[in-house]
Amino acid sequence: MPTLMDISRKTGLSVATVSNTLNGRAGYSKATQKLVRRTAAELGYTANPLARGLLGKSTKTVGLLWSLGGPHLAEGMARDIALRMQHRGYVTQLADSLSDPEIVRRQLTDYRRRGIDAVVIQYESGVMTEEICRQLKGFGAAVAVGPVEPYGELDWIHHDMPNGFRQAADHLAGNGRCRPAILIKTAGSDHKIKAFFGEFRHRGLDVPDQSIIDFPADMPIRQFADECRRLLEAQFPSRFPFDSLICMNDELAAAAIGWLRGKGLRIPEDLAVVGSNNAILAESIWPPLASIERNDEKVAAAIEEMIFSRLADPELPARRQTVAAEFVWRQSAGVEINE
Amino acid sequence: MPTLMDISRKTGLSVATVSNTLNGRAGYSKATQKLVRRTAAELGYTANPLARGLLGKSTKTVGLLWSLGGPHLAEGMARDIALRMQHRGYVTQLADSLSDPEIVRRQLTDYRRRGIDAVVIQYESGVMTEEICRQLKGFGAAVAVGPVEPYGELDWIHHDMPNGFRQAADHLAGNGRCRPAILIKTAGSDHKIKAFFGEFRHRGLDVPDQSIIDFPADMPIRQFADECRRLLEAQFPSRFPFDSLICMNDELAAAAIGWLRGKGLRIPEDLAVVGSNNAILAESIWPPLASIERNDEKVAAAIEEMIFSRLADPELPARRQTVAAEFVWRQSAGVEINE
DNA sequence: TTGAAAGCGCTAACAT
DNA sequence: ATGTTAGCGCTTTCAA
Repeated sequence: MPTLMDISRKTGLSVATVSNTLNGRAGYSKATQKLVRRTAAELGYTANPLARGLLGKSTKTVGLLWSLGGPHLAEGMARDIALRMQHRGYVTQLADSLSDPEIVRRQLTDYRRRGIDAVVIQYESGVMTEEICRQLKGFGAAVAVGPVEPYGELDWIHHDMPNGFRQAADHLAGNGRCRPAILIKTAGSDHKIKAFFGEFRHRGLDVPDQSIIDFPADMPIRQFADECRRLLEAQFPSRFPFDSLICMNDELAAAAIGWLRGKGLRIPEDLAVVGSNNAILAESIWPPLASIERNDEKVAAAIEEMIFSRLADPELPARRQTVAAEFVWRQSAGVEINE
Repeated sequence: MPTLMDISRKTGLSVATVSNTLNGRAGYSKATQKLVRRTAAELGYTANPLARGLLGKSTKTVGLLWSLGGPHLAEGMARDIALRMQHRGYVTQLADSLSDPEIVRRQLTDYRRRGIDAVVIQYESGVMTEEICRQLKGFGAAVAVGPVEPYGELDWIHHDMPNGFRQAADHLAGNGRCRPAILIKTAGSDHKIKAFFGEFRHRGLDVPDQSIIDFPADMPIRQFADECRRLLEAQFPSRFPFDSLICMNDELAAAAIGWLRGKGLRIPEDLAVVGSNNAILAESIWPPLASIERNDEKVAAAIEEMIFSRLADPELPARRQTVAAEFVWRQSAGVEINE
């Protein structure tokens, strides 16, 4: 790997001169500038991020702290962001927060030591403690992606998943459904649950709290189907007492549909079902599965924009941007309603 | 962030002593060792990876060079590896190779400068040039994950996707199918294609090269369905001249099934269809979609094992490990065959 | 058993 | 317009 020293030797100039001109500092002759640039190019020189980091300068690195272990694999997200960063000459570090504040704290500390320029953290409700938010301010840029406003003045992408649940409820209620249920990992999902049931309650419908079917956390997604069947079988051996069901992801919804049809229920006549995350295959299952579109590409675009505008100007005030999830109608949700 | 200097000041010992004891170098008194360790713990000291990297020591970082942009979103893979690394105190850097040797070369150069300890590179056939393999040897550990043996002595995980295609062909032929087609992005897929058609040809069946339906590269996965319909409509306006079809992923297979059924074909009676990657929802579409299971968890486990054994002992000979993909029968592939 | 000093590649304050 | 020097946090001779 060529270093400044190599360029210095080859040009006869001092390392300082080389560094300075390469960083565009004023006060050097046109001739020197040319010479240095040319030599650098010839040698294929690029600054060593480790050395720069040690001096507290940019390492061209962003950290992605994601709840990858959650119900949704969020792979498209990581890929999308990594690609955008790559285009800008940045490298992306991936870590899974496992939705645990203590792990997040440690990861952030590690990121600090690694001289990371920016961090994007995705969270469900309950993980963003005040301390974590304080830590986040220590970075050149930090964007929080989640359902609830973080403490302090932080750039925030309000990923409004509850909006999708609200729209779904609106559709179902408009469809005449009055006994809704939700199949979800409850921890961290309160906003979604409230949004979903709230819409029914607004209309004067009584939604008992037993309408939440709690799905275990930390379950590998491959086992969702089995666990789903087990759960339903245990709780509703004879009769499924709801007329509509929303699930925390499409895989779970598909498994539920399979079990419920086996029990003789007709989808959507007897029971309307809605998934979440709008998997590509959702439209291919039978009946085609209504879902919640996360709009992850919009989130990724917003993340990129926020990070680089902040890095360019640290004085910017804290910003917020909303990306709302949307209900996507398909047959499993009952007849379509056009207003 | 606490530094060695801080410990040095607090204990009255020199930085060298602190560094040495912390690294377990012999020749220091039990008392000093205790003192240093305790103080380090109190202060919450951890070595600065940037400083260590500058000296050519471990930065506790591994780079993941993945063809994430490919047809398959690499669901789970990146996450699985990142998690394993995290458990070992390593950080994972993610980059997308876009299947382009030049991009790979540049990424690897950047990785070198960043003092990355290990790199895992996933490739299709055609990307692993000799130069890239040479570059890979410059790392503390490097594992290549792909269908063809890399040049030189490299740790290699032979991800045998063709095996799945072979098994699928075996099933289809045993099912009496004699006009197979493959719907795939041809670039880099030659091994899969050869494996699939080879199995039919072995049995004396004539498979013309027009049996390859070439799917465009660089298509966002969300547009697969539309593009698939467009492609089929253009090439087979009146009659689909095959009795079996395998697709490069399940999403494409589902889209194809949709279009073909619309044309009046019965699946699997008139046409057997097999997908690839075994998406969770594959079993929920109609008819349930046969697929190829990649066995990505096995790949991830093998990667972890190879990396850390090599880091522990650089003298190890080059190793190879095979993870074979497997055909997963479901109704879309025609009647099940039990041997 | 411990410490002083040099150096990894780079930047910045301060000469010249 | 250019160079000298100190120093970021750490490891590693080499001396004491």
